[in-house]
Amino acid sequence: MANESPLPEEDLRQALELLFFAYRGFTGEADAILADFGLGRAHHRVIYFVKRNPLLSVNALLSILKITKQSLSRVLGQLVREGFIDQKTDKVDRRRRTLILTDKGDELEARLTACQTARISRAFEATGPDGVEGFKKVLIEIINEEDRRDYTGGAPHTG
Amino acid sequence: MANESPLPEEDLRQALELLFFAYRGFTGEADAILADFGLGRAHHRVIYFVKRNPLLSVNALLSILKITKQSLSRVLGQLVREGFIDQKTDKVDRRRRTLILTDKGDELEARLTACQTARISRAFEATGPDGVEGFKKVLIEIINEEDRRDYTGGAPHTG
DNA sequence: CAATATGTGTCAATATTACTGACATAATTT
DNA sequence: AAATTATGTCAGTAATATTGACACATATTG
Repeated sequence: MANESPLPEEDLRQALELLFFAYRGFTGEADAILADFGLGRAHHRVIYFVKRNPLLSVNALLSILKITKQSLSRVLGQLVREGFIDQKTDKVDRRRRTLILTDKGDELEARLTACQTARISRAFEATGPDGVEGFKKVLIEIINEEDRRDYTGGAPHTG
Repeated sequence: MANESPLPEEDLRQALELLFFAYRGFTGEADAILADFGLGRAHHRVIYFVKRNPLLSVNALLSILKITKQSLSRVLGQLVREGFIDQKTDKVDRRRRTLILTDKGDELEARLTACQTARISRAFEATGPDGVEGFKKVLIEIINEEDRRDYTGGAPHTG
């Protein structure tokens, strides 16, 4: 009767904690940069997904972020006013506003992403390719099915 | 000159997105349960770490959560008033209040953790033990050094 | 013992991110 | 023409967090 060590529940609890601390850690540095611009994490998410999905519509962005349009409005409005994002009327459907980063927005995005990917990169190097595969596989399984489409695992959004 | 595929940056961006969607997914279900009790994610964090570190002091909890004591006060106060957490004066240092879950608190914690660990457990099973090792290793590397002490990777807090 | 430091709690004011509900406008589709 | 879609905006509210100030009890140090 060999006792499993550690117990499954202990293992799973450790995984919960890993996610909590890792998420907090990897958002912290970017938050500090954003604060210098008077922006918060919500702005980062918008900038990030607009970078990833150029010419994204407002609705498509809402469906990725899963927030209300009133919440997005404040954040997106500020980013447009302050010149991080350009909003243009879509050519084929003139109700739509397509979103794209300005040069200024692109620069900020690059800086924010650089600091986060540096952290991930160090972790990947310390772990090795097999571990990285496991990391990705587990996270993909954790993600809600509906969200897997939004995860840009190879295929960017079409609009 | 074989081209790496996918490019490192693309790989790293995918990892950022995985963390974002996974974190959002795995907090969502617990948030829904908490809402039934008029509680939020902040209450969950307190309940969770008190469960993990029985007889934790308020200061120790603050240093794990890295929030201000004014923020904790509202959350912890509510949990004590509503009977989820017991606060007792420490025997050796009577300035300290030690925190411990009541039966009611323990029951809620079990329910919240069960729904989160179920998700993780499914992901672990779908991935297999080697992948799980990689998952853990990468996350540990992502975590700030200061936070690694708070991650209960085997050793619970002592006070 | 007196002074200082520590642990906790609380008051007040503010910020960020989010929510619901209601309504307006423009453009597209039926 | 009517209905639907995409977007925007106004008003009110909530949860989570912040900073700063202060009070009090207890412990430690000189």
